[in-house]
Amino acid sequence: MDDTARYPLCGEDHIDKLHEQEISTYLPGEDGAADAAALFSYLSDSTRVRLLSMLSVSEMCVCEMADILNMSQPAISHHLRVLRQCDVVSFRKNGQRALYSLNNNEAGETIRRLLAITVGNEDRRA
Amino acid sequence: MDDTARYPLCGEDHIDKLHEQEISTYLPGEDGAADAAALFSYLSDSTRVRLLSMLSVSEMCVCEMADILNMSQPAISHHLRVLRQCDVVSFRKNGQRALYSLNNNEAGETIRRLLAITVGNEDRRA
DNA sequence: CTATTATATAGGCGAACATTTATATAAAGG
DNA sequence: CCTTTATATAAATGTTCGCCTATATAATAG
Repeated sequence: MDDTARYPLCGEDHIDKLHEQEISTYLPGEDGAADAAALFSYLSDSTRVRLLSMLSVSEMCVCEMADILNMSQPAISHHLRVLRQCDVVSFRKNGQRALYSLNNNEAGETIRRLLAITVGNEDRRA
Repeated sequence: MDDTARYPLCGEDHIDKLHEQEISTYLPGEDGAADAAALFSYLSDSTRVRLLSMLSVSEMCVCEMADILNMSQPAISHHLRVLRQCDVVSFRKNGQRALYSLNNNEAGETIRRLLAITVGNEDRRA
């Protein structure tokens, strides 16, 4: 009848409320967790891991990335557009080419550090 | 007629082959990239970021996590099952409770480091 | 101009995913 | 036993996602 408590009320008097409070202190808020999750989602696909690893070394054009990864050009462009919209990568035009690079903003720097931890990509910027 | 080259052959003679070769040296292989992407995917959801942040501080039972995050118990159990199957978390039974904790294996340690970088979770293990 | 090359975008398809509702197991208490 | 509580699992749903094919834009060359 009372639908305010559809699920176990384990917290009511079973759980150490002090413990819960202490945990909550270190618990990231919804916004912080969402920001972090977004950052991780950029790297949650193996193609993007490889793309961003390459872009952390030097700027590259779309066709070269497609060539190296042996993937279709639209597939690469699709990933790059998403990463562009999230302000993770940028590009400059050089003739017909679009030269992409990993941004030097906070997102880009964090991604460099995350890659260094996982795929062991040291910072190799020229 | 020749379908071996459906996409631009930019790499054929336009691109600096030496550059491409140098990049390839630092490019993570498909397996390494997939492993890294899998790790990032564990953290690509804000609920899991919060769950794993809590579990990096101390072990907790399911109902307490559901209570703190204000989410349904099945939703929490679902995430924990996935993380369990990937060998990221484990649990021990204590009465009716299931006390989960972040594993001390390589995946768990890497996740601690990734969380430290993004949500600023220092290592607070007792 | 026309042709070619590099890139971007649109639409669609199939797979993966996060959550919910409902049900099942399991432990404890009365 | 029977009830309650803690947790797990299953089925269903709506959404997101990665890639494809096809087409559009843009730049260069001839």
